[in-house]
Amino acid sequence: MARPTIYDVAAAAGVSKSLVSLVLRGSPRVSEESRRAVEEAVRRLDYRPSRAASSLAADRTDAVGLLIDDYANPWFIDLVRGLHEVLGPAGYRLSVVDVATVSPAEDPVEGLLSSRVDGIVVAMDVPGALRGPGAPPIVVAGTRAHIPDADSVANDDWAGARLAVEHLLALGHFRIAHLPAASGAGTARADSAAAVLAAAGIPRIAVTPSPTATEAEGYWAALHVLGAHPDVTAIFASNDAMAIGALGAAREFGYDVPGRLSVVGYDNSALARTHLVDLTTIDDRSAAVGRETGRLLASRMRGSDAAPVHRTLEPALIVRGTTAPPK
Amino acid sequence: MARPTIYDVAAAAGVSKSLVSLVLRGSPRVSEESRRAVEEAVRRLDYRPSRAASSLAADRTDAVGLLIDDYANPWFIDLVRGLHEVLGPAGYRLSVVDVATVSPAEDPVEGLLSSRVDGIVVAMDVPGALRGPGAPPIVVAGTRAHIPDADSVANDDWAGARLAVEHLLALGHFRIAHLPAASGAGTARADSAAAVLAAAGIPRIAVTPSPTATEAEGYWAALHVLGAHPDVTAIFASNDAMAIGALGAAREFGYDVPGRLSVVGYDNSALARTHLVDLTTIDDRSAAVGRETGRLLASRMRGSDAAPVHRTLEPALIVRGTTAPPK
DNA sequence: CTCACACGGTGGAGCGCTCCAACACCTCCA
DNA sequence: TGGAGGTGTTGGAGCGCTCCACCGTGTGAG
Repeated sequence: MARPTIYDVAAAAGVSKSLVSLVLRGSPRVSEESRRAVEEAVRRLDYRPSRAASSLAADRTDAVGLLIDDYANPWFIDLVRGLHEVLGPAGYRLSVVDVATVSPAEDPVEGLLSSRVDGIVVAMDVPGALRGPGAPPIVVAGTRAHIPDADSVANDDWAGARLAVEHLLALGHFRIAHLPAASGAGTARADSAAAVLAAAGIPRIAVTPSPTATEAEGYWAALHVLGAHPDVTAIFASNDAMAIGALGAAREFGYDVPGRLSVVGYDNSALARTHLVDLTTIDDRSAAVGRETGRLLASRMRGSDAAPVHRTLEPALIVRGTTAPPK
Repeated sequence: MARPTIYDVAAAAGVSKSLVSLVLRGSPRVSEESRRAVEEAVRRLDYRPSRAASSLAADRTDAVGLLIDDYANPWFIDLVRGLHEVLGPAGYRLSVVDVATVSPAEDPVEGLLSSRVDGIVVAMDVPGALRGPGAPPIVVAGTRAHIPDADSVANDDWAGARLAVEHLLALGHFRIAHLPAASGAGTARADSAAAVLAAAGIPRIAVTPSPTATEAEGYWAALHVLGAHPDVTAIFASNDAMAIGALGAAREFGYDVPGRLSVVGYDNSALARTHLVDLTTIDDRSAAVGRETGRLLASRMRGSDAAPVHRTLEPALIVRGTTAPPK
């Protein structure tokens, strides 16, 4: 049997297709009787409205696209939760696009634009131009992927890195290495860490920024640092994944953590929270960033054309088991 | 300026809208000259075809929906890669739906059906009925769901659990506990482990199955087991997350791993592969499951109506640093 | 008693595409 | 020299909805 349309439902309920449409969209100006008849028909026919038809007709998709770089990078999970918390009740669906999972030929941004989402959240260094006629409002979440005229919400990486380094300094460390990442956020964290270290009169240890900021890269970077600088007693990694790599390297060296080596991460990811890892880290407020991003985007989608807003949330130090005073 | 339509492109290129459509869909029966003119106009106008309009007209979305339970559960990542590897070149987009991120009121399955995806991959315990007129072909990936008449692809959990337990037995362990999970796959693994243990004449240690199979639950279960049975020398956890919880518990007890306690996981997740965790585990062939699922689904979408296929892939033991002979 | 106005409901136009039948035009061979 | 067949292109119908203008009642005020 063919898939039922709104006309089939109308016929089955003995009303017009327009009335069915009103019921489906929850209009208040429908009699209780008609509503029941339509709902009953919908159920009986197993009818599901066609999203394509409705968004074509309404010129609206009720969907928000979220652009992330890789599902494997779990920092986006709390972001998603925060976004959903705000956007869900506002009537929007969330459509996550993982750039790593899009055909390399196909531009992910192009895809979002083609699907006519009502708004876009960018949570990565964006490649193509998000411009063009009829492009929806955009809010940048997290990294400083700078899009002209777009709102942005992020934790203050500069302050976060300062918290991390000051924690280490307060514990009494004076040989401290930073494991930098080559992203926008990574650069801010590295610059801030360098500034705080320099202000404390602590000699700089140069480490090549890791392009992908993964566990493997953190491992190699830490191996290198620990090999070249046996006097290092503390490492501040650009994110939790790299910190876990550093923990692996410490293990390789037979270094006790936190006895011989202290390690601080950044993100307060689910991994950092496990009993095994129990990582001292900086909470980048992902969920709060998501909520604020959702609020800003919702207001833009409602038509606000105020000047671009750039909001910054205060990160927090989370002390766990990987930091202690040096011997 | 208004968003350009196919008519604007046609006018700008001096051809008909039909020709533009042919060019957009890469038809071979278009002259080089026309193609160039259309592509030039597309570029100049910054035109992007409307997905809604095209799928409405074509009665086809070129999209496949993937239903997972939670982004935070990273076992699906390799699955996605495998699926994408096969489905991408076949011309399908992948649309991941995380049930945890859908408004509780809204049925995620309903959403997929409304969006008229051409195929569905189910990688979770499915709630609603995926039936109804015009429902697309469905393939179940993993052992979590059983949908009548749907194809399925999964690793052989029974064989995998056997591999894990036999590895422990071969090392000489005879006090072995299993940390079960309450999912479909979890039950299979638990039953198999119990059977192998029983055949080896090893007394059973009863542990309550964990409902969500997370790190936290693995931690608590292991804490309980280790407390109640001080003679246990090996733990086989239902998945890597729980194994990492168990590792955390071992640390709490001051047990050296693998000296005092051996731990085996299941999934060979990215976490297990880190230098810090370095977990002995069972590779559940997620990427291969994804590829095979993609192949089956593609053939169904091409119209195959052969009898339901149930494919099983052989898991593999990956020995790393968390297992050793008992003292 | 009449008029205005809610209230609940309706048909038609149109959203931006795809697909199909049809159509010029050209080439080639009988 | 005429028709068959191929190549490139075209307009029209229609996909399943939403939105808008409009319409018929019933009700209360003047």
